[in-house]
Amino acid sequence: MSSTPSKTIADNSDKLVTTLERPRERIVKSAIELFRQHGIKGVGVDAIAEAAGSNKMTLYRHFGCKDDLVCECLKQVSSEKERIWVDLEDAYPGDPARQLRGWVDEAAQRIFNDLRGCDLVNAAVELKEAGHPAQRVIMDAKKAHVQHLVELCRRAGVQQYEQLAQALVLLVEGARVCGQSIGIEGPQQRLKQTSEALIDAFSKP
Amino acid sequence: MSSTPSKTIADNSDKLVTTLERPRERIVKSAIELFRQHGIKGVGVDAIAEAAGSNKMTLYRHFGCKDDLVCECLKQVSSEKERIWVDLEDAYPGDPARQLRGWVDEAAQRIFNDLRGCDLVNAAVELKEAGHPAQRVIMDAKKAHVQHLVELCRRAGVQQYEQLAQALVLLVEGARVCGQSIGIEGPQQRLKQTSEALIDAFSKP
DNA sequence: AATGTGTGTTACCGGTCAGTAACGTCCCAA
DNA sequence: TTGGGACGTTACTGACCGGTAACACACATT
Repeated sequence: MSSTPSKTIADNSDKLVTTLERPRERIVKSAIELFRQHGIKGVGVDAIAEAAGSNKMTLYRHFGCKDDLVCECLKQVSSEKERIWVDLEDAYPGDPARQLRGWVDEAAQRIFNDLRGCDLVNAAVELKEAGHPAQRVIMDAKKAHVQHLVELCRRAGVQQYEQLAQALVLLVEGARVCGQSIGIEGPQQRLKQTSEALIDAFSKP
Repeated sequence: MSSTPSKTIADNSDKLVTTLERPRERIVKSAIELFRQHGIKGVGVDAIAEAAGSNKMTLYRHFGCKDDLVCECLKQVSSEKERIWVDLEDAYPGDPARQLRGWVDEAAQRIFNDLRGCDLVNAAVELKEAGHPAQRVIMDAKKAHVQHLVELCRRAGVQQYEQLAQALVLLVEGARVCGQSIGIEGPQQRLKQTSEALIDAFSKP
């Protein structure tokens, strides 16, 4: 396309991703980003391949069909989300009560920095055709995340740990979705305040 | 298509809607139902017109483009949702505290009877292209609904009525979206319990 | 030098979709 | 009876999309 000063490293100045990674990783990364911007049904495989500095054939050599690519993206998003548990342990080692507060902080932070909501929930909304392979990926990931939070609440010494964890999940998911539909000035402004009051109420007795 | 026993009333045994209404109303009703089932981008105008027992030309005579039809559907969905306020006043006249509990009950009821989530939120997730006309419809409707709940909390004698209303919105929206992504056995099971505890906590002092 | 793997390029297929044109039909009102 | 407005039918366009075929190229290993 343009001049190629280096021989083996292709020109990628106009692409979203670095060519240092292999096409497969670049395709997944580009797909995640484009799905975030335009929704899954709003992006074609051609656009994904081009954004990745690759092409449709290579995409289809790695992923049998678009749905497989979607599943792979969701799995990657999910595993990135799961990193928060080790990050919290690193930030507040051996202090699960503080980690719980940290989880809320992190969620609130993300919600205010990005009003596009949760990738998994957005995919679930879009892919509601019965039996879509992504649905299992989404459900498994969400259940695992909830279970991790339940466990954290238990380790934090909360007696009704399951109730608290599920209530916090409702607040956070609700805040994300309010940011998406109402915009920046919505009820999600109260997320931190309400969550911390809830944690206090469950931690006291 | 089949035999026509009546002359002026067309055969509609295989259609979703009665022919007693005019095509415009039938199209909107069918579109709302199909959008609920398959998402907005997952339904073509041909399918909508056919489900309404009409045709694409008539659809385009009433709605200039698909986006206009989408906006009309969302407005109708929104105005149907707003009916809850008069229903609550009818059910518990002059008792805003009881109406507030009724609002939670109604929300929980709907969430467990239908896991497809809120039409407005689902549309916001799908239509994230900048400047889509539906976005304003969604935002206005959601803001109005929140404002009504804030007012109800105030009339119920809650001192921090805005905080309570916004917290309840987070819980309800979160429950809806959890039902959609996780399925029937999710944190939304705790919606009523958590909401009522929250109402109690805000009502006591 | 030969080979095989991964990748890029071009072209194509069948299907679907939003939107339009032209014409025909029915019914109601004047 | 005669319009006229609302509605139905068919056919079409241009664009896009998911997916495939065939061929060419680069590079690393042997």
